[in-house]
Amino acid sequence: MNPPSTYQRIYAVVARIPRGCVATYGQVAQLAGLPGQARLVGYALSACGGALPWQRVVNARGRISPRGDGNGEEIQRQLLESEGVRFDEGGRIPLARYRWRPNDEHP
DNA sequence: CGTCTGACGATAT
DNA sequence: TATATCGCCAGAC
Repeated sequence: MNPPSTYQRIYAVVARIPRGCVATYGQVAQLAGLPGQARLVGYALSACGGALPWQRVVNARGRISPRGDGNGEEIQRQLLESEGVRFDEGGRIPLARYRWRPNDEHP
């Protein structure tokens, strides 16, 4: 097998974020084995084409990153709310509560 | 092959 | 809390 590309590792991690949870760019990067490369996660998602739950990835402040797309922020927020993720008055997600915990599976 | 751009994060001031 | 700076990779031209 070819060595997985950087982007493919990112996609693999994003794909396993469970519904109703969110992860930060830095967190995804770390889980993908790319610590410190939070930017690549954003770049990768911009190129993912939409075959992934990209809406579950937000920045370290629990805020949706503005992008050149225009209303992408609004779309992402609605997708998350429809999954049960609530935003506070500042339009931020309480990461302490919704942050994805990969090892938190309940056996 | 050089240059520019693009969904971030941490640190310093 | 806000602003500025650096580092990182891939794709388009």
